[in-house]
Amino acid sequence: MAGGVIAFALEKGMSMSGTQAPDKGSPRAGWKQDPEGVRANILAIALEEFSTNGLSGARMDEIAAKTKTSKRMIYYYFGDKESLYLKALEAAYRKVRQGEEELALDHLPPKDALERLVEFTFDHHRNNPAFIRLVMIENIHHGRYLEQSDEIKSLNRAAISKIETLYSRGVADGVFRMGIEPLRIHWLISAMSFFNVSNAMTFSMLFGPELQTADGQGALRGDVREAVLRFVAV
Amino acid sequence: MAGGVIAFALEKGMSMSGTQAPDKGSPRAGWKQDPEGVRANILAIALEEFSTNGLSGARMDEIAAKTKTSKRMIYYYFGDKESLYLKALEAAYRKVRQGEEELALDHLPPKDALERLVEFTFDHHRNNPAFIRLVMIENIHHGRYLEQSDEIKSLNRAAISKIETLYSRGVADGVFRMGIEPLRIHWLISAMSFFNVSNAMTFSMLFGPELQTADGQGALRGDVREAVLRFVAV
Amino acid sequence: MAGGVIAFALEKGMSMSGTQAPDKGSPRAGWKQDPEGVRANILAIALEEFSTNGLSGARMDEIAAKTKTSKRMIYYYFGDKESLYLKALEAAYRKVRQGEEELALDHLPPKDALERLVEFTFDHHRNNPAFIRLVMIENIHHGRYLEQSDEIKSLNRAAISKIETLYSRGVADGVFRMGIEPLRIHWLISAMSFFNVSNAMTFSMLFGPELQTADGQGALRGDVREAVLRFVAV
Amino acid sequence: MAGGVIAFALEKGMSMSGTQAPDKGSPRAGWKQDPEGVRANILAIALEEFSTNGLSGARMDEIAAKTKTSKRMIYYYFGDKESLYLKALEAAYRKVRQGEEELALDHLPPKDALERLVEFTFDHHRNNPAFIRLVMIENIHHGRYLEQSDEIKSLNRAAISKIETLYSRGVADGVFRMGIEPLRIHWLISAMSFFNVSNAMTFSMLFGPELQTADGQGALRGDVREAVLRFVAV
DNA sequence: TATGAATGAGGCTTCATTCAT
DNA sequence: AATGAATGAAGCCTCATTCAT
Repeated sequence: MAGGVIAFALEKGMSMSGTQAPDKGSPRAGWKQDPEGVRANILAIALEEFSTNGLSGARMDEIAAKTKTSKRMIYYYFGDKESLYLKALEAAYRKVRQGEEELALDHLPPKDALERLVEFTFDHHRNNPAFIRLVMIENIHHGRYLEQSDEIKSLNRAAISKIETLYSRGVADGVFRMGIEPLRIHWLISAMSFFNVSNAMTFSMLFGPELQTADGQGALRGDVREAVLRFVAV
Repeated sequence: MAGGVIAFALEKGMSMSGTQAPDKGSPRAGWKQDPEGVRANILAIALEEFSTNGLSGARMDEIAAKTKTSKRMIYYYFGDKESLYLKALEAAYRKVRQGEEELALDHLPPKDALERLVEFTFDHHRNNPAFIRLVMIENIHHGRYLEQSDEIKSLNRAAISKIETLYSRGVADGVFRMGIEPLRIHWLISAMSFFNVSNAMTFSMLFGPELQTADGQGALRGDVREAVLRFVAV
Repeated sequence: MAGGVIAFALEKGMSMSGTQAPDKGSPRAGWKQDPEGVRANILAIALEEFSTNGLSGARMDEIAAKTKTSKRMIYYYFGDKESLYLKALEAAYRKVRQGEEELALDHLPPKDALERLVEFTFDHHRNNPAFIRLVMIENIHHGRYLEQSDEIKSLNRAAISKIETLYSRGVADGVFRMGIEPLRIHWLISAMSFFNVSNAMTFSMLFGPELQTADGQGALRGDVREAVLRFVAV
Repeated sequence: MAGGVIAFALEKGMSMSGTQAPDKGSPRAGWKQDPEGVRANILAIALEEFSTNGLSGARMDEIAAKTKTSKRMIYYYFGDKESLYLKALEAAYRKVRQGEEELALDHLPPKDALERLVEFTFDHHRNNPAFIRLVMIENIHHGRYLEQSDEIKSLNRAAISKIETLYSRGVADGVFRMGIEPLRIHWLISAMSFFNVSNAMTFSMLFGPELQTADGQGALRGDVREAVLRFVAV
């Protein structure tokens, strides 16, 4: 699925309007369209719309209107609304996990590595609010669509092994206490990093916007790091 | 249908404040109308439906059908779908905060009190998934409805002062380190307790259901307590 | 129907909130309410609402809300919406014709009398836009309700005789040409005086607001007088 | 259903400008879809219904039923009831003004030209009662919709210049007195021609049907001509 | 591969009116 | 004479989806 990358390049509004006539030398010379590009464009818009409005809140008309193509094409490529949503969900996970893969921790001492992981996760969630929102939406729907995607499931199991390695090293070094399941460490980091984005609106409204300022976020980031490090400390 | 109010109140856990058992001896005995009961019934059903399906996902017809009254009466009492949602949201907050008020911490030593607060919050969230879901839904809607409710806002600001007192006592006693804003302690407890419920479905699907078992929840509950206590420790 | 006068006194917002306890000496002592006053109040509000919004555009709820009494009472007194509309229409005609009766022309020379009649009609229509609007509305409804009111019909036939007398005197004096039916003179005066009010909005929008200014109205008033006088001149 | 456009256009007097008879020889021969025809058909029916029942009185279901298409298509083409009403209003004005354009006056002597204009206007209004009714309805609505239509506004400003020219010629020839604004002449002619149609029902009911007979209308037509000519005479 | 037109089903809301006390 | 609660019918509009070319 080499097209996926292209899709996400498009996601943030990178226009393809500058793309010129297709490669005449290709076997498909003469075709004016670009199926993969159209798919990617639809997916990017759909992700944005579903993320903003939820599954039932999103409108096929609206998605189509923001697309470079027509409503009919969406059905042609994706079948129906729910399938489109599922594809958007998968795309979102794929993109996020892809970012995570870039994080190299093995060369760092365990505490530093954990620190780095926490901060990375915190920042990564913060920088991917659309993804966070889709996960919330998916939870609202009881994970019904995630359930159908084997692809996503396999993507995530890998995330745990990174912590597993890191934690083992820390225990071996005597800097981490024993007896904590790596999954629970992942849970802890995720909980705080996720909540920070998912509940930003209601939390701000109830308790003031101070934690959403640059300073506030800096403090929370430090808190999360501190909480996790203290949690695993001997 | 005398006693309808009570029935609904108990059935759905609605508060009975302000509603009295009908006086059988009064001249109004035998009344068929029961506005408060109808209102409460509608609200309870609406809360359930919005929580399950979201704002756009919920159906007025469905809500009406599950009600003891008609669709028309919902509009009579609540005006429109969004207002009903807002009232359901308010009811949910009211109910939850009301539960929190019952928690007395002042007679306990600071560490014990914090421990108790964490465990209570964890359990309380766990026991009120409908509320958690409504808050998620509200975040999906960018807090647009919460924003309109001064009632909810005032309810919550009070929640902070409880932590404020507790934390001050701990600092005075020398068992808590200085320099942490009480709001951030609240944030920490909330983040984990909320995430535990809100993301249960997706987390289970991605990493297995073990953390949702009784044992898993016990472990997480302990982790959250541990994380918070270590976080504030000197 | 002595109450009619009271009704119109109320029409322009004269509150009755100052009315104190009913006359204890009357045969109805002990009654708290004032049926005639309530009727009059309802009618005045209804007239305003129907005039502003039309028959189908007016809302019983709105009328009731602006009333000093409840919706139920409107039905109690007037039966249904259409009957209320009819009564409002009758009240409007009654009031307007009543104003016209005050105009005394017999002591003036024919030309002066006609001049006076024209100016009076022009001003009278201008000062009773609610009535004009009700007549428009009634025409939209093909006069279906007017048709049912014998009262109104009898009120109006009288209006013609005034012109008849005036015109005869003018012809006898040799200042008016012969052969014009008085009804057509009435028609002429009515047409311009009515249109001036009825079509004020659309005319202003299409051709500018200048004819609705004080100066513009002064000019039109002069034009109408001029047109009518020239029309009957020998 | 080829030819549908023509059918509707003739059936309801809609203009055919811009719609072409389908080319039977073209590759698209045999098409089942005819957007312009559907639009025109809806508009013609809507005009009729709004004119008969008013904006709030008209029923979308009723309009749809009388249409060759479905209720859904009305929303597809016009968005909502108010927009449909606005388009119907615009169509009515367009049609009427179009008729007026056919009137050539420049080759006639001023008095003859004015006579002709008056009679034409009188007849034209008489022959377009649906238009008159829509204007009445629009006035009931305080011109709220007319206000939104720049198209209508521009259509009408042109109507004045015709009188301007005519009046100037008459003044130059010494047959019309000086100092009358053309707009006020237009007002005078409009007032009587409009009232004749708009208030026909109530006037007949109050003062008898004689002015609505052929003879009565002939007399009124003469009166209006006479009134206008005398009004501008030196 | 692509598209504008079309649609049935169902959504939310409002209306004038009546009921029970 | 008076009232708040209740209601069936009908109103306007939107949705995801498919048709015909």
